[in-house]
Amino acid sequence: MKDTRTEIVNLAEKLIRTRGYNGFSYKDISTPLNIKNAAIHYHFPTKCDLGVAVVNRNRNSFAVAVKKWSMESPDIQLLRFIKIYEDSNTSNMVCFMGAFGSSFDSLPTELQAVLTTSSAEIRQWLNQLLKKGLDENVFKFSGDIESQADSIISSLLASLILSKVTGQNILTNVRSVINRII
Amino acid sequence: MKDTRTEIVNLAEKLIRTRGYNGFSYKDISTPLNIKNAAIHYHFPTKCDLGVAVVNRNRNSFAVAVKKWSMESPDIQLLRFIKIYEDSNTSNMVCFMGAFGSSFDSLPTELQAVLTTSSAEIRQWLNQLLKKGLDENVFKFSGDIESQADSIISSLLASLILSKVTGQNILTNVRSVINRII
DNA sequence: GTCTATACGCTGATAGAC
DNA sequence: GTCTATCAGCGTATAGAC
Repeated sequence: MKDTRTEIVNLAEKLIRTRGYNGFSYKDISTPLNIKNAAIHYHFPTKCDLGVAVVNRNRNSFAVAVKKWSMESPDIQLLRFIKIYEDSNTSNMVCFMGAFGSSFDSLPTELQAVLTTSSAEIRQWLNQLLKKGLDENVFKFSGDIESQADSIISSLLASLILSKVTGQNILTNVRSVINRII
Repeated sequence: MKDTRTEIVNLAEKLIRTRGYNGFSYKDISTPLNIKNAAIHYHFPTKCDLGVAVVNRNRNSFAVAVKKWSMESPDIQLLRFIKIYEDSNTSNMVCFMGAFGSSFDSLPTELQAVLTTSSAEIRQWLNQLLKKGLDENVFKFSGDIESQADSIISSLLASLILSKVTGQNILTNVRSVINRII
């Protein structure tokens, strides 16, 4: 028996990552969970608070995972990172950055801020990983690290979106990007 | 003096590509244009019709542009394609595919269908361009054409979204993807 | 073509009982 | 914590006058 708060965030995340932040309402959460809208407002006073909670849980999960991987080889870590997106693809969801990002200008300032912070954290981690991989001769690529990192993140983020639009699995092509550097 | 219909589509496109399909209302169009909501409904009976009009105008513009470029060298055509996204970035907009795609499950079926068709058209054009470039020894890359095409589209689409979230110009990194094949 | 007027369900949100 | 009750405003959409 999970607690209500967690179930709300679970469903909110799923809704956000399939329908977008502006594409769901409190009813879409309260009805399936057999609770009332007021119960959601008890846990999350505003919709913005709920959105921030979804982002922060992702930030925390990522931080925990990354720490757990930290002793592994850079190429293994990179594959684990990609695995996150593969799992998202399997469950027909885009990543939370893509979900929020494409309607960025419509979001509350507080939500925008936490998204910007989160993107910086992910990019910083990948930058450091690529640098480590280069130093250890596990990765091989020319050009600067930042471009390579953004290229990888872009491929992953966009593949999830394009998989929805095209109806095909686009993520498989990311492998070719990775194979070029490993 | 432009006609109202065109001005409606212009503003709708801008709103969709900054706030998402579910992030704007008729009021966001009628107020700036100094018309009433009913006037919008005269031109576009439903919001879905308006969304479809935006997509179809993009499809048409693309088809016209591509035809105009058709006699040019593949590398020039590729740079012109990228220029479209650079212009989007300058005006702080994501591409229409990214804008609609990340909230795909919330869209009316008709809108989903035209988006899927549009994505197929763009991918097909780029596939043919890459093939032509390979044959003419203008492009050099290993791996299959489809993966390379999707990789380019992904980089462009995601760069626009990440530019919004990070507050930085991510699109510059696409150059490194292109430089690898030209 | 554009207007006024109107419909009406839904939206996020609050107050107060239990 | 969750409920009932209630809210004002907004959402898309329609009918009919001009």
